Amino acid sequence: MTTSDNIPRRRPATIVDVADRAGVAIGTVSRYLNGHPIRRGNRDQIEQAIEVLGYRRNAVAAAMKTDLTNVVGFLVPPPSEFHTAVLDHLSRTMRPSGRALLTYCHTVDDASIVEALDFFVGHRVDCLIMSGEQEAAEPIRQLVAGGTPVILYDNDVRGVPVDRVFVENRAASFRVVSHLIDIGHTEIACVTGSMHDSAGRERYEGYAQALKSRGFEVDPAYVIDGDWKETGGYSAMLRLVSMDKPPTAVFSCNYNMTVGGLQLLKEHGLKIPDDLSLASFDDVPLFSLHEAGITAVAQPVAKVAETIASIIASRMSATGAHHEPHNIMLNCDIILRGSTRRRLTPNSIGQPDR
Amino acid sequence: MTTSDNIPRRRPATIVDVADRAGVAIGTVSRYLNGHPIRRGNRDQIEQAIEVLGYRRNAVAAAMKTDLTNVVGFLVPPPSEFHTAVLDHLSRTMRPSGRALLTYCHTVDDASIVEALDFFVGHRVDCLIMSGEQEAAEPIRQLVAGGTPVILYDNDVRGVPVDRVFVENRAASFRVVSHLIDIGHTEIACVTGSMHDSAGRERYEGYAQALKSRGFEVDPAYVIDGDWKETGGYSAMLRLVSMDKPPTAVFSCNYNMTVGGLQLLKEHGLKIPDDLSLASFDDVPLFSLHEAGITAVAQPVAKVAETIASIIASRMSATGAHHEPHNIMLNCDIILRGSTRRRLTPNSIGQPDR
DNA sequence: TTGTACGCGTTATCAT
DNA sequence: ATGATAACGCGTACAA
Repeated sequence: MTTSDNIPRRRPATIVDVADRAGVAIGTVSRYLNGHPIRRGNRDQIEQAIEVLGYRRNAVAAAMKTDLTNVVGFLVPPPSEFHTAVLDHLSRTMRPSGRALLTYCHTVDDASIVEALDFFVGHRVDCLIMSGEQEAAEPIRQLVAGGTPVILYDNDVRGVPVDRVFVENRAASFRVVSHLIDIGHTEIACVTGSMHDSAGRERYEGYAQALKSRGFEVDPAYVIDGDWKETGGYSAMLRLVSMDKPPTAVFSCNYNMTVGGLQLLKEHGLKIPDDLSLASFDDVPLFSLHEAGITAVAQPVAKVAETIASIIASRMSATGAHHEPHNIMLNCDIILRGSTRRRLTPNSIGQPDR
Repeated sequence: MTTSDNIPRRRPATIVDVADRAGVAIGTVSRYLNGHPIRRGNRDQIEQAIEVLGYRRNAVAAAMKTDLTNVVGFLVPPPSEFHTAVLDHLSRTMRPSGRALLTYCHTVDDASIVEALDFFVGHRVDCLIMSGEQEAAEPIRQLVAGGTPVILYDNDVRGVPVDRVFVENRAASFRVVSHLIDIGHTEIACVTGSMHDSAGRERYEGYAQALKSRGFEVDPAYVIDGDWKETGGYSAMLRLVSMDKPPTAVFSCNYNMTVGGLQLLKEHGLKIPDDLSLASFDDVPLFSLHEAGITAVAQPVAKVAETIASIIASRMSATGAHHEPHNIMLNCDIILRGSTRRRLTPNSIGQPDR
């Protein structure tokens, strides 16, 4: 029975081993590792020792001293095209900075969010990126008070002193619904996200404002909550097409609900844009390949990620740490495709288009 | 100038603070935190102290003692539907275990992979999940030798003693191409992923075997490397439709390339399945909503994630640590949709379908 | 059951 | 520029 018995991982070389082998003090090695000037001869010895020993700096131990982990927390809500895309861009964008994302998924319940926040606090992440949830306001406040910068994107939380990176939900929705009006639609429905979320409210408000600004009323029957989900979009669309007077156009407030809506339309043999015009928040490559092409609001995902990354860089620097909160609003593109078409005159419905 | 001047983060309460306030020794608090039996009165004191002080166990310091970070490394290749989906499922699946994913993105060059591996070693991840790259064989070997379990998915690396979770690339490709043959196609092209990757080779081999098993030769002109990328799929499809004798069916080896191919077909006004049958590796919701529906091989993403998670759980347990490598191969579903249709007889090409 | 004291690997503060 | 040494917060033998 040797000494290495049931030692799960071979003990990696430490800075002490390197110092011993190089014949210098550990302080010297530490300084070398952190880029301080080192006498030529010592430097060579150290580099050689590191090479031979296969030494790698222990980031955990370093973090304990410096209170810097180089780990950024990323709290992910239930799956969605947008959040996944942001995660993807973020981890790429942050790579050069030597930081990485610690990804944690929460479910909808707020107990799960508190648990996630505790996890991040415990792991001493340098800062935290999350899509807001109003219920999390108090835990977030505590996090910030404890010195952890928080960056909110996608969805806002009122009354917390944090950085914010959002897109112009209201204005973009206004523009795309205005487009529907421009091409003759007046019976325009809205499949909304949760009104509980700022993004859900704002996209609805853009829709409502577009109608009102053109002198139309919002018909409550045309506003259906799809709860951001594919199933919600599906049943919302079912209700819409089953109405005595179905809308001639639909604005769907996110990708998932649009997919659900398209699903129902397909099952019912309804054609876009012949039977219905459709516009969606969120754009994906396949929307351009859809038979007609789906008109969509493209969120600037890459720009969101870059902005977040640069805020992090700023907060991690000595000068930017106490800067007042950033409050950034990014523009969206409206991509017009074939799914939105000039409304047929009422008495031409059901007849060929030309 | 107060003492709190330029102290970036308020010092969080430590186990010592808790012990002091509760009037017990730190050992007692530590034992309480780790679920050992504690005398009733002390327990109450401790819980109260924790509550008042807002104490959170410092996972960094704990990791230093236990050599357990509860952080799992996840090395992500350039963007792809599949990898993103795995990441998504993984982080969800792992949540109950109290572990989270540290996500790091590499670019294609292998220097970037070494750098990533160093990063994970430095951060002392409990284990590492990655899609293999043959170039990374030696660094991976060192990682494993150092005691860090590695789990490969999607793409294999020969000659490394690690756990493997793959899908039946060859068999699934064989089945879907056999389907194309069954419905009368003989001029079947393959837009392949990189032959440098095991997944790329295996999918191609499934294609080739299907042809051979039915007595057909593989026509090299019909095999085009799309390098996994959308642009690759686009130009591959361009070459195919430009041929004197274009194929009547195409098997596209991943999602990105299928999107590129569809893009080109749309631009050229070519219709599926009238002008071409198409089958794709990787399935996404929108494939079912495509005009015709895209026949696809659905990888069991959730199953992959669950399997990986359970292997991790096993490796982290005392008994499973020295278990011999897992080698798991998961089944795919072939989803038949409208994009694959019985081949028209040669002399009916270009004429109306009925 | 509880208290004490040491060590994990690194950085930072001293002198030198 | 370098060497010695004290922390950082926690877990855990060991003694009580």
